[in-house]
Amino acid sequence: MSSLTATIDGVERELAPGTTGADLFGERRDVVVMRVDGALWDLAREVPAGASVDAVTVSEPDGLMVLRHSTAHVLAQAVQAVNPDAKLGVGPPIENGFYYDFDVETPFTPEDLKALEKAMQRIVKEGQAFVRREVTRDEALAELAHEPFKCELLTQDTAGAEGASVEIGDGDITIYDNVRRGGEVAWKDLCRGPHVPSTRVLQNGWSLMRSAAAYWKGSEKNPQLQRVYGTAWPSKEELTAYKERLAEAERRDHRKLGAEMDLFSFPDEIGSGLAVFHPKGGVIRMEMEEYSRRRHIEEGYEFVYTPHATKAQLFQTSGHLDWYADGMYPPMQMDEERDAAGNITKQGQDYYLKPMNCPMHNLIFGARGRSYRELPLRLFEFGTVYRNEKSGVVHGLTRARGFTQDDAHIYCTREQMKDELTTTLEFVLGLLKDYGLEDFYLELSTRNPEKSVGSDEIWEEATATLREVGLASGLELVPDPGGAAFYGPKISVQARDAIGRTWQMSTIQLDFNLPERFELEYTASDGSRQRPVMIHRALFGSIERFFAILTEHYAGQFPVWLAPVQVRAIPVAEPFNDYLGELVARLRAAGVRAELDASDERFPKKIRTASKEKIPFVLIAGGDDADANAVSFRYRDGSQDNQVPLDEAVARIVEAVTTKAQV
RNA sequence: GCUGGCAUGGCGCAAUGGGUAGCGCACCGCUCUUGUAAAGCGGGGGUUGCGGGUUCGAGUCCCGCUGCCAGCUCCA
Repeated sequence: MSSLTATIDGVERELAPGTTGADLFGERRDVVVMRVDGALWDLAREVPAGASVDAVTVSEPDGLMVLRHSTAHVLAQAVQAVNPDAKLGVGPPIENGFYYDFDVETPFTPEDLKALEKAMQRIVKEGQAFVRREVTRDEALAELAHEPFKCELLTQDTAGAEGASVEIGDGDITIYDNVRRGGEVAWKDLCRGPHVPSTRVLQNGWSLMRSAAAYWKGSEKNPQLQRVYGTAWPSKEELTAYKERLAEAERRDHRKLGAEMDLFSFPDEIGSGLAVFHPKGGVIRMEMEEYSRRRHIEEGYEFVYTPHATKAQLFQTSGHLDWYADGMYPPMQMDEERDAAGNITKQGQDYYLKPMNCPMHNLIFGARGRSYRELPLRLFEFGTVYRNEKSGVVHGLTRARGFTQDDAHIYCTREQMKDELTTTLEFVLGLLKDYGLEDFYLELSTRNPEKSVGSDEIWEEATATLREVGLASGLELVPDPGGAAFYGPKISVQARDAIGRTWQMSTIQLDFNLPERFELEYTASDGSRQRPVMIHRALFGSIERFFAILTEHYAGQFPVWLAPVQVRAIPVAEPFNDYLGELVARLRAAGVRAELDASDERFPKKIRTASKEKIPFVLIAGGDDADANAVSFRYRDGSQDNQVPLDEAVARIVEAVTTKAQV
C-alpha cells in the first residue's frame, strides 16, 4: 500500500492512506477541528495528500466558533425533540455564544428554556457524533422538504443574508447527522460545518440565555422567527467567568447608577427618552461641559447659539426632510387662520424641532460675505437636538430622543482640509484621554450608494483624504462600508471602556454637499468666489451618551474633578464638628465641593453612607487628629491615610482636582 | 415600529386558586453619640402607571393607552 505525505503542525510526515484528523489529534482532547490548507475541517475527514494540516483547539477563536455552532445544533435538536413542528431557521455562532431561529406556533417562555436545557444536557451526555455527508442540491431539497426555510436557503442566492453562510458554504452542500453511539441517527441539519467530533465536547460550559423574536434574514419586511440565544465556552469555569462579566456590566449600568446616585431620571410625565438631570448629575455634566468649552477655546473655536425649532424650509434645503423625516418629531403647524366655515383664510407654516445643528450653523456662515482670511472658521455649540427615535430603541441616556451634541462645523478651503482633519483628530483623542478613556481604534465609514447624494469624484476625494488622515494617526483603521451619512464619509473614534466594551465616540464627517445646497461661498485671494468644504464633528457625540459611558466606565466612582461631592468630612463624634467645619470651609474657599456630615447619625453609619455615595475623599477627625492638627483620609477602596497635616490635606485634594486624578 | 415580558409608597421587594395592601431602606420625631459599611424606640407616607370592562367583590381576570426591560430592525 502506498502512503501519502502531508504537513502536520508544520512538520512533513508520511501518512497511511485514509488517515483522519482524529487519528492525528485524537489524543488531544482540546482539539476540536483541523485546519486543512486554511479551511476548517471535521476531524473525522481523511487528510488529503500534500495538504498542510494544523490542529485547531477549542481555546482559539476558530475552535470556539465551532464549539458554539455545534452547541446551536444541540439546541435545535432539543427544540425539535420537544416540539417536532418547529421549523428551523439559521443558527450561527456569535460573540460569546450562538443563537438558533425557529418558526414555532407559540414563543418560548423561560420555563421552555429550562426544559430545553435539560433536553440539551441529555444530548450532550449521549455523546452523539457529528457526521458529515455530502449531498446534491436535489437530494438536500428532498430530504429537507419539511423545512421551508432550509429549502429557501438551498434555492435562493443567499449572498449577504444573515447567518446563511453557516448553512451553505461556497463549496458542496452538506448535511450533518447527529449519530448516537449505537449508530442511530438522532437528528440532522443542513450545515456547512465543521463541528466538534462529539456532543460530549460541549461538557457543561454552555447555557441558554434568553429568547426573542428576530426577522428572517434580518429584514423588517420578513416574518419574525423565535430566536433562542445561548452562550458556550470551553469549560464551566469560563462560563462562570462570562456570567460574572455580565453581572459586572449590570452593576455598572448607568440607568441603575443614575437612580441610585441621584444623577438623573426620565419622568414619565415628560415622555420617553427625555431626561432631567438632578443636582448631582448636573454637577458632573457642568464639569464635563466646562472643560470641553475651555479646550475648544484653546483650539480656536468660536461659540454660537441657535434655536431648537425652525421652519420646515431649512431642513428642506439641507435635505434632511427628504431623508430623515421619519426620524424627526412631527411638525408643529403655526399661524394658520380659518373662517367660521373652517376655510383657511391664512396659510400656516410648519415648524420642526431641530434634529441637527448644521443647517443653522450654515446660516451663520452665510449671514455675511466671508473672506478666505477667516478660514478655517470653526463654529461650536452645545446644541440640543430632538429625534423621534423608534419606541423600541430608546435606551437610557445612550439613545435618547432629546440630547445635546458638542457640535461644531468647520468651514475651510480644500487645501486646508487635510491639516484641519489631522488637528481635529488629535484634538479628539487628547480630549477623550482627559476624560479617562485611553484605548481607541478608528472606523472609516464609506458611501452607501442607495443613501447618498453628490458625485463619485467628490466622494472619492473625501474618502481618500479621511483614510490618509486616519492611517497617519497610527491607530487601527477598520473599514465600515456603506456606513456613511448621506452627505459624506466619516471617521469615528471607537473607545474601549474599563471592562472592555467598545463604544462609538467621536465622529468627524467630511461634507462637500451641504455647502452646495446652502450655496456657501467665500472670497478667495484672487477675488473669485469659492465654495468652502465643511467638516462636521462631535467629540462626545452627545453629552448625555458620554455621561452614560463615563458612568459605566468608572462604575460610578468618578475621578475627583467630576465627582458630585468631592470631600465628605466625618467627625468621629460631635465635639469635632467645628474642627472639621473649619477644614471644609477652607476646602470650599479653594473651590472644592466639600461638605461636613454634622447629622445625628453615629460614626459608622456616616462612613457607610459616604461609601455608598462613592465619594472620593472621606476626611475623618477625632481626638488623635485634632491633637496633631491633622486629618485622616479614607478612600473608596477602604484604604486609609492617617493624620495628614491640614495644609497638606488641602493641597493634596486641590491637586487631585486640578490634575484630573482618579483616587 | 415588530415579538415577548413587566408596571405595588422615593428605592428594593411581599400580598394562598380575585375577598377590602405588608416589609426593609430612605424620610420625620425623640433618646443615644469619641475611631472606620446599618444604635434604639416611635411616626408619617401607597387605593396598587392611566382609562374602560367582567364580578357581590380586582393589586390579582379581560381590553385599550402610557412607560419600562430584552431581542430584532433602525441610529443623519
